[in-house]
Amino acid sequence: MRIATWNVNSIGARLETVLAWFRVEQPDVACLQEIKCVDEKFPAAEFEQLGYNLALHGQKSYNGVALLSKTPLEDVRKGLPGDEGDDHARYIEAVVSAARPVRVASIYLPNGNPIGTEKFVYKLRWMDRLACHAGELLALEEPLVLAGDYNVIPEPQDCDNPASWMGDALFQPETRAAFRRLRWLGLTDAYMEVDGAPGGYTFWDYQAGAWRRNHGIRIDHLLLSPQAADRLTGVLIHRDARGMDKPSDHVPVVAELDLG
DNA sequence: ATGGTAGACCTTCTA
Repeated sequence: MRIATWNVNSIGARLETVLAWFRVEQPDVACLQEIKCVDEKFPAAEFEQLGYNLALHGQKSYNGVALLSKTPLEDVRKGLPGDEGDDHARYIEAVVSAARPVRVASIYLPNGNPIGTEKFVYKLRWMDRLACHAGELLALEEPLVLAGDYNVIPEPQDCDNPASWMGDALFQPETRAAFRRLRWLGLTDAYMEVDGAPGGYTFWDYQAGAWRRNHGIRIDHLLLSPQAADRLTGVLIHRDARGMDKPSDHVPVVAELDLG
């Protein structure tokens, strides 16, 4: 089973780009972030025609996450528990039907910039809530994949120039510590497990020729429960997607699980 | 060079 995560930066603006990639890659499951539309505006028919079932948690203008699967999606949860007042659409979770079912979440973790503001506080609180919920899911001792745009640069080798990210919410010590705490719960960063050697990026800013200069960062991650990590056979960052026509600033990351 | 781009959208916010 191939599971993809991709921050598409507006499904409305990105439809042809995303469809072109889907027609070639045909992932079994896809976690999309920043669809930037309400559920009714999501181009469902186009993906259903490619054989996908959909679960959507959309929002007008900002955020919005989606799950696409070639097999039915069950036990859908929209929104991250722990704060009834949080109205950002940043989390959707469902169980993907299969001989060995897999619980998959599409995550759009808050950016948190600028630091020193309520936005950074919200990011750290959101990471605490995610750790709390992940702990509950891990207790089920099932295959689990928490995939998405974490807006976290885990280590210095996950960016081109660490010094330039020192003041950024994505690379703050508190941010990196919160991401480490997630892993200490028992979650495995799929990319680090398979590729070993760091250096792959998943995001290049539209500005300042970041793509041309390869000024990238690795912030899109798939975190796996032990029951999923045991079955991990490969991970690929689809770097070429950044060079497509009308690209997102993020590229897809695809993990393959052998669930036979 | 205090820059530069992209998306949603009502003029500025988010990233």
